[in-house]
Amino acid sequence: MSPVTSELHSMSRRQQILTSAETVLKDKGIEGFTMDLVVKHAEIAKGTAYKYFKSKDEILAVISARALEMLLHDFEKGAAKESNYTAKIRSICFSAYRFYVRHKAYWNLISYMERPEFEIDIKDYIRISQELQDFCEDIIETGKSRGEIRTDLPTREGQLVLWASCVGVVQFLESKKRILRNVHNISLEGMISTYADMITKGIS
Amino acid sequence: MSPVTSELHSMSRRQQILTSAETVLKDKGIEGFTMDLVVKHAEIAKGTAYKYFKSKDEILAVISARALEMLLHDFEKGAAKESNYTAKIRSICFSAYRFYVRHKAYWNLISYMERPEFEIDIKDYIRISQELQDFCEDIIETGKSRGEIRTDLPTREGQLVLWASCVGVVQFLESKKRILRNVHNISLEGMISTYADMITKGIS
Amino acid sequence: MSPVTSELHSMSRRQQILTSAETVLKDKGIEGFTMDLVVKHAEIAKGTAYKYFKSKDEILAVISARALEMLLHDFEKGAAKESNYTAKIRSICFSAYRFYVRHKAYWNLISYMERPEFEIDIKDYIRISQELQDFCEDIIETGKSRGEIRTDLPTREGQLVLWASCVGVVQFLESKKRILRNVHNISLEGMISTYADMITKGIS
Amino acid sequence: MSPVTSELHSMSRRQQILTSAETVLKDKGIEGFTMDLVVKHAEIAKGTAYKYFKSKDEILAVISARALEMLLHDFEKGAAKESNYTAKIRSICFSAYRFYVRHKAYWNLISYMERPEFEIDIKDYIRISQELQDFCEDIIETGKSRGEIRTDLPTREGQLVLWASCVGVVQFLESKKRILRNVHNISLEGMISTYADMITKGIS
DNA sequence: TATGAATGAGTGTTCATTCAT
DNA sequence: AATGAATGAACACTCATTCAT
Repeated sequence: MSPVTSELHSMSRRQQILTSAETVLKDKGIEGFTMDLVVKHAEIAKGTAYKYFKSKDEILAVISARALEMLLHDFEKGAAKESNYTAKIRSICFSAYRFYVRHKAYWNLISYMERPEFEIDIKDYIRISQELQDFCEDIIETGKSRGEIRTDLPTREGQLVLWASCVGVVQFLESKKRILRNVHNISLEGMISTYADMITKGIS
Repeated sequence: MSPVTSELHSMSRRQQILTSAETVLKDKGIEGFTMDLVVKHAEIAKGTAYKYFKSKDEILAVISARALEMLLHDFEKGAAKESNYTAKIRSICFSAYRFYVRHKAYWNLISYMERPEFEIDIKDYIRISQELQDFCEDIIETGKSRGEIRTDLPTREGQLVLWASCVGVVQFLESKKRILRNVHNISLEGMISTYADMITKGIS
Repeated sequence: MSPVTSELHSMSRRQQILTSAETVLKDKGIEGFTMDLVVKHAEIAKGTAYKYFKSKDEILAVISARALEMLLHDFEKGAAKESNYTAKIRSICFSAYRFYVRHKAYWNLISYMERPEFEIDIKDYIRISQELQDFCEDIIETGKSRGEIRTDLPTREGQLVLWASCVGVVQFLESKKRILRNVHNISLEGMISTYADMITKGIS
Repeated sequence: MSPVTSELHSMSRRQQILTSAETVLKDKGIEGFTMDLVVKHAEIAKGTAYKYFKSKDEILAVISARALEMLLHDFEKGAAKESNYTAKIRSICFSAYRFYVRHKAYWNLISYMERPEFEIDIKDYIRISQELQDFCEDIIETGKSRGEIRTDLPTREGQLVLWASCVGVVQFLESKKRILRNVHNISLEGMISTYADMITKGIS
């Protein structure tokens, strides 16, 4: 086998394991995420998984970085469609909502990674997190300079609040979905829309 | 022993177990919450705990309802201090923040309850959740009638967004604390303040 | 069940586990000593063993202290039979030999416990070890005062060398038994006798 | 490739593996000795190692024979420096001590080989062990004929006791190091000196 | 009603060995 | 001859739950 083929195989094994891991994470949540389930789903031996990842936590760290990358990509794609800067921010709220409805499990993954015992290098995660923040900061700054966003909003804090509230609200709504349905016929989409209005009005 | 006395005993046993469970949850977090620790703290036998609660998860479900009750109480106390309605809402944001900083374990409790395997009926939780919503709805409605809150804000959705974003933002900030510290010297209090400004401006 | 009965039961469970552990240690050696084998031999569940001992290492620590206690007992019994002090020392050499022929596995147990990772409190072990040394020191001191042992022998070092060489020689012989048999018809008893002669002549 | 060349290659591959194995053993100890580390250090594939040695245990058996060879070499070099025969024996005691202080991993190797499951033929080990014994026997015999060693000492047993006690005492002292330090300020060098005195006086 | 000893399926992780290429 | 990806049985340890007393 040539080195190239071998590397390809190696990459596809990693992919295969990651894909299985993501499936398990989605199906069982972070609490139910076990290596046993991952290797069972990937139809490989336990040892094989540990050849490609040195621990369960490493797998989760990789997944979380990938998740953040996908989120950033969604933000960019959504914002690019709008020319108006408050509309861009509104679009970010919706992107966050849609992303996390599709990938709920990533939330708890983040809390899991925040445990003090979590030892894995999360450099990638931090880097992408930074890119995400830069992206939002940029929108706010430009929005301010164009007079679309009020200038007394501190850019950095505003950007973080934007980001935090987007994903925070979504997470909370997701986790309350069951209750919301029992209480009233609340549409999550409608709620996000109200939320986006409040935020955009709050910064205009 | 009369049925009444017996029922009283029964209730106090339940209380005793719940109090111990809350202590354990606060001390050890959701990860370290075990029935062994609960019965050890309550100074009762393992079997006794299972006479009053059919599973560990039932105990946690009850605790989560009690947590919500405490949160509502904090909301009420904080809002009562303000006469202005947007100020009341601002106060709710801060109450949520302070509550969850003091009782972090409840956050993870919520994620824990979100596991797909979690089977327990959470009727109490739903009921108190409803009270909380009524409380917020009331503030918005009255705020609107007094002209302090813009009338095109849909009450129900607005109220839920308020609630969701308060706790959602806090949770998100909490889970990002490490990264925030690495990136900039961001004070969580300052962020909550910016957030409260955005929300109150967004609804005025 | 009365507390007394319960405590008796509790003790016998501990005993049962320790007895099984000693059997496994003798059969499989320290390298092959696993909790799986212990509980299988004791015909109990894994969790039961961990109710009585907090770790595998704790079991081994207890066993090693018991072993040392038995050794001291053998030393005392053997030495008591002799009135002459060099004969007492000769008897110690033989006691050590016989003890370790019967309980080979304890040797490696000691090395195992000496690993830097070994975290269990070995207070009992150290205490009995001290008693053993006091016992030997006493014999040498009295032997010196009676003119049976040469006075230029430093008591403390002499005592330790005596102890160390007794058990050390036996351990080495044991581990070389296979080779010794293949090379010549060497009787281990004869070797110990020669050894005891050398030691007693060396200190007289 | 001629069979001779091939055999040479074969030999050097074996050597290469053994050298790597010895390095790993010294660096990581018997507990950390893994085939993964050996082949990584040797920069060969896993399968290759298994072409030249049928198991990990075979490698360790060969290493133990080589260790014995080094020990014999040390004995010879040390004894050659002395003309007096009791001094030669004293020198052997010290050589043994120094060897095992420098190469502690070999001790545990010996216990490892003593596991009941250890199945490998140790012919080489036995052969070198024999050479070592012949060397010591020779010293005692010549010492006796020169009147430096008492003639009632049985040569073969005496020689084995000498050898066994040297390494046995060292091993015992090593394993008790921690306790010795806790009890008194005992220097290992001082103890070996006392021991050597006892032995040489015991045979003179 | 209360007990608490016992259970055993499950956790993440390791590593000697194999075998198709 | 040489490779190295894959294996899977072990390992120490946990903890929610049960049930005979």
